[in-house]
Amino acid sequence: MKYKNKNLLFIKSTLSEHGLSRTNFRTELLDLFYSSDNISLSVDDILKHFNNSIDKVTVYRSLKSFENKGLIHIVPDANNLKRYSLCRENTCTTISHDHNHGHFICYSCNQTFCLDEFKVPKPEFIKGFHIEQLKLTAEGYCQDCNKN
Amino acid sequence: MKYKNKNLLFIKSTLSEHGLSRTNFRTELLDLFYSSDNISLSVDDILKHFNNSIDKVTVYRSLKSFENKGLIHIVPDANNLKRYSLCRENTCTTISHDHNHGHFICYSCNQTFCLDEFKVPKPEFIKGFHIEQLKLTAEGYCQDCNKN
DNA sequence: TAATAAACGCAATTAGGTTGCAGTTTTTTT
DNA sequence: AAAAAAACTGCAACCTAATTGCGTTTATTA
Repeated sequence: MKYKNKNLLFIKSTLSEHGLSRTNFRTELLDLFYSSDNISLSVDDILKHFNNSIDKVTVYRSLKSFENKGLIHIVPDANNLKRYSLCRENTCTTISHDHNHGHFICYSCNQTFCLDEFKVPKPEFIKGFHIEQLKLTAEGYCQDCNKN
Repeated sequence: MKYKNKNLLFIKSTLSEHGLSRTNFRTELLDLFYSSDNISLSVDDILKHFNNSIDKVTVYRSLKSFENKGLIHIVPDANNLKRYSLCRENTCTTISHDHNHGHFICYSCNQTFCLDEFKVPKPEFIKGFHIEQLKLTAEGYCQDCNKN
């Protein structure tokens, strides 16, 4: 996973703007999200990145806070487990994460990518079902894993 | 959950055709799937239907076998938990369950429904990702839960 | 119907995730 | 800048979904 430090002042003010405390861990965690090339992270990825120096409960709670404040959103992996991805569009708010863009899951590396440009118009109703949200998940092999 | 017995001879020969033993439980389980009005079932639903007279391990293993043999497929619920749905199309085989039709998940009752008629053309590639399967999940309120 | 294979049930275990609570750090108030 | 309030952290314990091992039972095959 590519990782390069971002401007920490920007990270810290982003935390404040979203009503989150600027603790060491949360600063580094948000930095990790901003620096991970639009790639999603699992709790396990995060624990490993911090060499298990941080408690998993703290990770879970931080992710929940980030999500509540509209900083990140959940994306599923191929086994329906949770991964977390930075909200880059203006569609994510404190109230809802409306991602009618698609996500791509790689069968091989199990990484999830956002497909911002792949959208499907959301119908209001299908067969009597009132549709609030439409999720699109494509599965296959990513560029890197394709070359084997 | 609506349930009405199907022709048990049909059920039993379906089991045999798919290389599965015609045990009492598996016969009744497959019957339940065929008789449940195209609605998905959770392990819990199944255990309750059998009044907990059957071991959950047996349920899990039966579902895994049914899935491997192309009889049922997994559909996610709103909490990313697994539900199981009968394969009605000819797209499900031992090798793959190609469901490019959508699924609908009700926020209220958490039931999952197949939306056979709602399909999106699957592109071969998006942004360098080789797409093998496209999954569509719509979320909202079903007919029954809408009336409240 | 004997031999083989598939399925079953129980107990124990794994994995992802959550809760409660005491202690620490950050932010706000004065 | 000190005190008070709020937010965050870490540990232990817990919960639920799901899996594994293994001995026994049931079904299929020869």
